[in-house]
This record gives sequence, C-alpha cells and structure tokens, in this order.
Amino acid sequence: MMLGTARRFGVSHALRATAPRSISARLATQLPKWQAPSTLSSLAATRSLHSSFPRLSAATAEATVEETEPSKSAMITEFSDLAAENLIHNKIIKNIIQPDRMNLKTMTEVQSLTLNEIVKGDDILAQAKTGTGKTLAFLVPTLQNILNDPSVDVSKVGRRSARTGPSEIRALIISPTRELAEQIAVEAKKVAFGTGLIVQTAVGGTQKRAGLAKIQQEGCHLLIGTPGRLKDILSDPWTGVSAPKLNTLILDEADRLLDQGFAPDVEEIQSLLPDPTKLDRQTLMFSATVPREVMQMVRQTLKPDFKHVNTVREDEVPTHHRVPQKLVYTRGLENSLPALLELAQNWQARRDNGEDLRPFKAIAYFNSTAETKISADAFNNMARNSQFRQSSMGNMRMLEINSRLTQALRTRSADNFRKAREGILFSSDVTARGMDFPDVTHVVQIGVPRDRETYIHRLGRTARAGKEGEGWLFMHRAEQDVYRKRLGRLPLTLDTALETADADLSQTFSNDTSVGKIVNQVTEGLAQCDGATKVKSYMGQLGTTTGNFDSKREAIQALNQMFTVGYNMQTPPELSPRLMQQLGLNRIDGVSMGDGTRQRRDGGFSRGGSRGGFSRGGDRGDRGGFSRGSDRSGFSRGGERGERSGFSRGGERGERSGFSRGGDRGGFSRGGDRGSFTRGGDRGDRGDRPSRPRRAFDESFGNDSFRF
DNA sequence: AAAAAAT
Repeated sequence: MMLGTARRFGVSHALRATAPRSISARLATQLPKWQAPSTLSSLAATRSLHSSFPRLSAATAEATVEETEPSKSAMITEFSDLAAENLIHNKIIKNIIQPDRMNLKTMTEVQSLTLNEIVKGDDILAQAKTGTGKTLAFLVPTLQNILNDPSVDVSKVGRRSARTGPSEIRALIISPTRELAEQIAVEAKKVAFGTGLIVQTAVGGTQKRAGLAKIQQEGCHLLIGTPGRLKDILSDPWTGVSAPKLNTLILDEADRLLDQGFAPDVEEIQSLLPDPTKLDRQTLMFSATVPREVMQMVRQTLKPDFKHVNTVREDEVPTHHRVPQKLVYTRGLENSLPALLELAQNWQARRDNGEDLRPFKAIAYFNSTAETKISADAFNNMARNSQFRQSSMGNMRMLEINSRLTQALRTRSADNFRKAREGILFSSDVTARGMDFPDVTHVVQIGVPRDRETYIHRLGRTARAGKEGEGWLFMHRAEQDVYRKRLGRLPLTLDTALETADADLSQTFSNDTSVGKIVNQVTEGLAQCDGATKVKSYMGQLGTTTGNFDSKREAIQALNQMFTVGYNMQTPPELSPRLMQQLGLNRIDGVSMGDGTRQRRDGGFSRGGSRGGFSRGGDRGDRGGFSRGSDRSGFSRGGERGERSGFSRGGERGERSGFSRGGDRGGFSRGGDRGSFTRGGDRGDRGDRPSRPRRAFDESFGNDSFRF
C-alpha cells in the first residue's frame, strides 16, 4: 500500500525542477507559522499506537504535499525508491536498507519532507519529535550532496592515497555534546560506507593532536564536532584543517546551539568558514523544539527564504502521545531515591510475575552533576549488597554520566548503558538531547527541569523508533508554582502509587515492611557515600532549589532535611555571606552562615583551619548542631558567637524538617557523641536503625570546617 | 551555585 503510494508520488526530477514559490515568500515575510496539517499529526499519533514508527501514510502524504508543496511536488516514502529515482547513490541506499546493515525500509515524516529540499540546496529549519530519525534526515541528503560535487574526488575508494586532504571539508555538523557528535559520526559512517566519503570528528576531551593527525592523514569531507574543539582547530592555521570549500553547515539541536550559552561559539565558527556571499552555503537546523525566543536567531542565521518543515503542530506538544507521563510528589527531597528504587523494584516484580515487560532500563536525570554522582554512588553501594544482588534487581548496571567525569569515563558509561540489558543511568543533561540508547523503558526526572525544552528532550530518550516507554517526574510539593509555569500544559498525570515517595524518612523503618526495606537500603547506600560528596550535592542543589521552590525558605528547609535525614549528616554546610546574598537568602532562617573569612581552595569551597567540619556542634562543646525550641531566632554565623543553631527554629514547619527538636518525633540526639543521631524515638527503637555505619565524613573531615 | 563546552 505504501509502496504504491510512493510510486505514485515518487517523481524526484519533478521535485528538483520545481522551484519553491509562495511558501518561501510567505516564510520570508512573516513568522513562519507553517505547520503540517492536522490530519498529519493525529494520524501519526494513531498509527504509533500500533507501535509502528510514525510513517507517512498515503493520506498524510497527499495532504502534506498539498500543504507544503504548492508546486505539487511528490513525496517519497520508501528508501528503495530513492535509488530508483537516482536521487540517492546506490551504495547509500544499500547501506540503509540492507538487513545486515542499517535495515531500514520506510522513511519517516521528517526524512521524507526534508530530503528533496536539502538536495535542492535550500536552507531548512526542521522540527520533528524526538526519536523520529532527524539525524538520518540530514545525513543522507548531505552526504549525497557531497557526492554530487564534481570537485570531490572519491575515486580512490579503499586505497591508501585517496585524493582528499584536511581542507576538503564540504559539510560541518555542530552538536551541543561530545557524545552526540560521536553518535552522529557513527551513523554517518554507516551511511557513507563504501562511498569513499571521509567522516571525521572533532570534540573536546580527546587528544587534539591525535585527532588532527587522523584528519591530516585521511582527509575529511564531513566534519562533526562540538563548538569548543571546532573553534579551536578551525581557528588555528597550524592545524592545516580548514574548510575553504564548505557548502553545508548543520546545527543539530539547533535551538540549543543558538541559545545564550552556545551562540557566541557558533557565530565564531561561522566566521571561520568561507564568506557565504562568495561561496554559497546551505544551513540546516534540526530540533524537536524551537521555542519562540530563538526564532529570531534562526531567522538571522538562515537565508530569508528558508523552509520551516514542522511535523509538530503548533498547538501540540512535541512529546509522543503513547508515552505515559507521571507526576509524583515527594514529601522531601530525600524521598526521590527511595521512590526511584521502588519504581524499579515494582517493575521488576511485575516481570517476575510473568507480565510481558521489557527489562527495566532507565535514565534518571538530575539538575546538578553533584547530585548525579551521589545518587549513582548510593545505588552502586546498594548494588554491592548481597540481598540486592540476589533480588530481581541483581543484574542491573548502575552507571553515571556527567560533564565532570573524564571523557574516557563518560564514553565508557554511555557505551555500557547502550549495551546494558537492564540498569539505571544517573545522568545530568549531557545525555538529555539526541542520545539514542536502545530500549530505554523509563525516563525519571528528579526535580523540575530548568525549562520545558529540557523536559521534552529528556523524555525523548525513551519511546524511540516506535517503541514504548514511560516518563516520570519526581517533584517536591514546593516546586508546584514553577512546575505549573514550565510544564503546566504538558500531559502529566498525578501518580500516588509509590509509597516511599510520601514516607516520613525521619522515622525508623523496619525491614519487615516493603517500604522499610527500600528506605533502609537507600539509607545504607547513602551512608556509605563520603562526606565531601554529600556536601557537594547539597551545594549543587542550592542554586536550582532556591530557584525552583515556591519560597527560598522552603528550599533551604528541604535541603537541610535532605542533608540530615537523607544523608545522615549533622549540620548543613555553612554558606558565606556573599553566597547567601547571591542566592537571596540573607534573611532566610535556617541557613548556616559562615563569617566570610574563608580562603578559597579547590572547587570553590574552603577549609577554614579550626572551624569544625560542617560545624558540628558536639565537638565544639556548645549546644549541638541544632537549635531546638522556638527560643532561637535567626541563624548562626559560624562559630564566633559560640552558638550553632543553624536552622529551624520551631516554626510551623519545624516538625516536618526532621530536626527542630520538639522531642516528640525523635529527631535528633545532640550531645557529644557527634554523629549518631537517632530518629524514631517514638517507635521506641532509638538508635537501632538497621544500618547506620559510622559516617564517612567523620573520618575524612575531622574537625575541619567547610564554608561556602 | 545551578547543563554544556577548549586547555
């Protein structure tokens, strides 16, 4: 059926011959609000329910053609037809469709809708949902265009002295992350296999000299890289790598590359390329999201008559309809990891019960690198436990990835997760965009993400290529306002099934209950993490929580509670007056403020010689790390006042926070024993929590103080 | 102090 349709429409030369008319004119003058007709998206959605990759059907093709191509151009939907029309090189087609190679048959919407335009040489902004083949959409026609260039010599295929050099770059692809650049390159090499086209990468974190040597030796037609390294090698005349013949510039994840952080680099790279008024240059932009704010940048960067190919209706969300998105309120920040473990265990238990579910393979996203680390550490600690190993969780890989790891470790984690059958990847936003890990069943976002686009792209790591997947967002109640503002219109539904999400973790739990088992495992895993990691995690979350929470006061209380109850630490790190001011915390209760005499040392925090580590009260001989009762107001200023209160003076919220001693809930034993704090006094088993090994920070930090 | 990205 599809094939017949494709043939009916598949007239490539007609496509090439027809000039784009009204649509480009329209786009040039007004905000490009062109979009695929409604039938398209609804139909795609329906089809995807049947777990097929949303392809172009006959009906949609027709509708789309009319809408997008007033010139009645045709639409091709089968890769094999591209060969018949002699539009795309036979070798490329073979690489795509052969079962022992990429094994693809039918093109996706973006691929169909952009191919002819790209071959024609038009500038394009293409928007399509995550996991619908955007990479291939720009690779195939771009590689073809290079082959079409008579000045490109690929005649010496397979021989050592191919007549290409480091200045033969015809197309450049910029990616916002190193792993994505590498992934695109892998795909590009598959497509280009046997054509003689040379694909190279240039990303940071790798040996520059080795990379350069490779390009110098083998030459390069298509270069793929990240902004910093591309800038570096293209601006340095000594490298010999240059692009005087460049015809095509591709911005993958274009909205990201055009935003604040990247735009200057991208502009600088453009300035290193041949003057577009002298050598015609095609620019292609691809992304699942293009927020309004960047449209101006898009328009500035593309030619005035660029095409906006949008397969996502403007009133539609660029997520997949088939992906259930669940929202979970957590009682405190410390509940996230137990809830994550519970989610994984529940899933595995259902599998054990014979339900037809794929193995649990999840990405857990955090808003700070330090939090990814402590979470990965904690889960790795748990996974070492024999009870855990023998459970249905036993075969899970626990992996970590973020930009603070060495590139070697990053690459290893990504590779391992790709290969993993089941496991959890604890990730920062390095992997949020474009990464294609096969068979991810769950995306769990912990904390409201920094913006809507981030949410959408993270979610897009699951349910790719027609597969199923679930999205989860764990969020503190006090993030509601920012949630509504950023994600309010997305289709999340409240889920209250995870028991540990709402458990009061200041209690003691018995291993006889399922909740207790989970909580105690996490507690123990965290207890084995070192103190510095905990402090960094606290500090790392300061920025996002104070920004995300309904009030700064709530943010601090939640963080302090996470630190004491979740991490089993005594007193939260002191903050310098300067930092407090920057965070707007000056008049917030519950903050430990240092006296500002810190000396900077590695990583932005300083160790003040004599000041107690984390200013624990006990060893200083004063009243213990916590203020109790409502007598104390204000906060401590380091030690010079001799008092340590730190936080939570009574107050209506006090009792929730796990410290703030009323005595009724157990809370906190201060006193000289520094450390042991016993929660759950009301249950009568104080101090007997199953797993409370001596905290690592006692050893590693001694009496030193950390102020920030 | 909060992703990422050159050394």
